[in-house]
Amino acid sequence: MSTASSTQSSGNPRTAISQAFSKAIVATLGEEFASADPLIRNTANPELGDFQCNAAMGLAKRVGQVPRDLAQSLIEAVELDELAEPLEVAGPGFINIRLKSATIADGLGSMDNPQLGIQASDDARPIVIDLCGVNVAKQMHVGHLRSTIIGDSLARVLERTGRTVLRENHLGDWGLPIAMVLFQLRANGTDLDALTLTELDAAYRAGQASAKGDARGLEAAHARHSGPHRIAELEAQQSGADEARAAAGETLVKLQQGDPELVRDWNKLIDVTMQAVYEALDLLNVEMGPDNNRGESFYRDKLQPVIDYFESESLCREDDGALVVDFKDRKRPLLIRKRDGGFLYATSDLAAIKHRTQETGADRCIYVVDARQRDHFRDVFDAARQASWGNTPDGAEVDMVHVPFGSILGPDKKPLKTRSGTNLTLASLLAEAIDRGTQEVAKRAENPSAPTHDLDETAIGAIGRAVGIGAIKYADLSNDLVRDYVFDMDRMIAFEGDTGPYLQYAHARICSLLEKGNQADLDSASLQLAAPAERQLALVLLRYAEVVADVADSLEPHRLCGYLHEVADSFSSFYQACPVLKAEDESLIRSRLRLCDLVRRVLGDGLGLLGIEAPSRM
RNA sequence: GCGGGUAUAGCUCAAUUGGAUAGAGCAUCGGUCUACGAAACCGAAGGUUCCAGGUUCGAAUCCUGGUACCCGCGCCA
Repeated sequence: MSTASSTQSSGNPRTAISQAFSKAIVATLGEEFASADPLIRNTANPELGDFQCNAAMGLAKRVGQVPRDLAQSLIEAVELDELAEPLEVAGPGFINIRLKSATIADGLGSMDNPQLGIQASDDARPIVIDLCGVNVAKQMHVGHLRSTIIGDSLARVLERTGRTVLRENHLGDWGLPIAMVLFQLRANGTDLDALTLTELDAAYRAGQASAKGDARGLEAAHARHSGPHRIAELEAQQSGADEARAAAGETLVKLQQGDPELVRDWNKLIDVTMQAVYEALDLLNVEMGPDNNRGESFYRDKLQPVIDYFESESLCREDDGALVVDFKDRKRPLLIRKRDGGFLYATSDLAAIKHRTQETGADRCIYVVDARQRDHFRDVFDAARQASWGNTPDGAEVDMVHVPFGSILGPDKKPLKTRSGTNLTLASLLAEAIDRGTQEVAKRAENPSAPTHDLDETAIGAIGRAVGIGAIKYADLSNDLVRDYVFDMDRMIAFEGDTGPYLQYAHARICSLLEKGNQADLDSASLQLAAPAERQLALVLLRYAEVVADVADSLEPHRLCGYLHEVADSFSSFYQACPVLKAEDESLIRSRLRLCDLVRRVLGDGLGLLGIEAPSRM
């Protein structure tokens, strides 16, 4: 695809400006500057212009000219007369660019299509996103919340840019922990057909507590200055561990051998767990189901081949009975097989990377996992590259990226707990959010003039759910992911400020405005952008495709949040300053309705990329 | 001890990746509705960008050295 066509269909004049300045730079300074970045930026202050070229300062330095003089030369060489007003040099050598209104209107027209100007990628390779990561026999907790909604949003953004995305729920459904629960439940004679997730979760904890003691580990932890958390954890696990572990080990062996009774019971545990997971995913409006499950059990036959390969290629060595992979730039190696011959989660992650890059041919593997696992992923990625899995079979370099996110904290700035001190389940958190959202929507529906007044309880409930869940999601996605944040439902659900509900509200207002306007064939209306507020709004809209592409690249959803807030903000200002249905004449009414329609679609589409619903009334 | 992360307005956070006067939202103060949805808008006030050096036309951003808090550190996942 040519750049010219991309300019046309994204609507953003920035690419055209960029090309014009590249040409001007070559014309002024010579062919050797053909690759120089013209540094075209959006201008922060509208009084200065719409775009600016920042290239003159840096280039002047290189060629020994006065920056302002070079800027002036560029202005004389650049061909932008058709798109922009006469250019001006400012400050140390900035070039300010103000577009003609017709240019902006043309741009809006170009993005007025179902894709809203977003280019479809022609890369047919899939992208794998590892998200959610629930464990069989455990309740979902708030840690899963972040992985799931961040991963889902990134998947939606990448899909929006035309890529095929494989969402992979790397279930913890295999290995010693599961064997422990199985053993525990069978020893207790629990009726697995009547098993609830709460009981299962309790059995899991009991199993862990009784079997995880590790005297050597504790010794090592002290010797290696491990953190207090780790030491306390290990100390609590001392007694009776060996017998419990031996029993679980036997269970695991039988399960691995395919003992029919055990396999049947194992499947029951998975069913009980996943039923709750699917309910949560459904409430969260996350696009995942059984098809996305590819857990540790899937890789159980692929672990030994990984070890064999590392050994045959001399990529690992034995150390104190264990098998480790070394790295050039750091001391600590990665353990891929235990002294007792058992595998670790690094082994399973390596098998998964091999599968994802070599079998499915993904050229991007994204892991949406807690920031505390940074070191682990650095190790695993480096080991995978040493194993030559850093390229797809057809030769493309694989981008392996860990998207680390911070913790959700309680009001005491410590990991979120319930009032009684137990871990907060995701289910209870979602229930609270939906409850609060519904309350807020219902409260406003009591007003006889509210557009929601005539809705029944079911409809109010659906909107309330969208608002409550949207509030949580927006709060989670709107900050830099690596930061911890304090969970504060009052602030998230607030209908004022930089929140999900604020964006949903802006969207809903436009929906009713368009409904009242009741105009057909709006895409034939000619756009008039005389008022400063509507001009400003239009400029913001033109950036949509650029922002989506940026998020697809940076994997930082908060940039999309910030942008959508800017859209809603610009719309509100426009709406205050410019009458739409009461504009002077019919053509202006239609022009403004068309502008509103574009805002509605950008907001709706953008919220959709965040996994947030946009009701037409609220 | 080693490694990583974070530090910006009273509070919660941005800052187009080195660009112009560091921006939003809460909270505070002052204005806008017999309503194109006030869940909104307009305005005011609020800053030694943790500290000290350095790099350059230009630094919240890059480099060096510190401080504070959080996290991680082989046979758990």
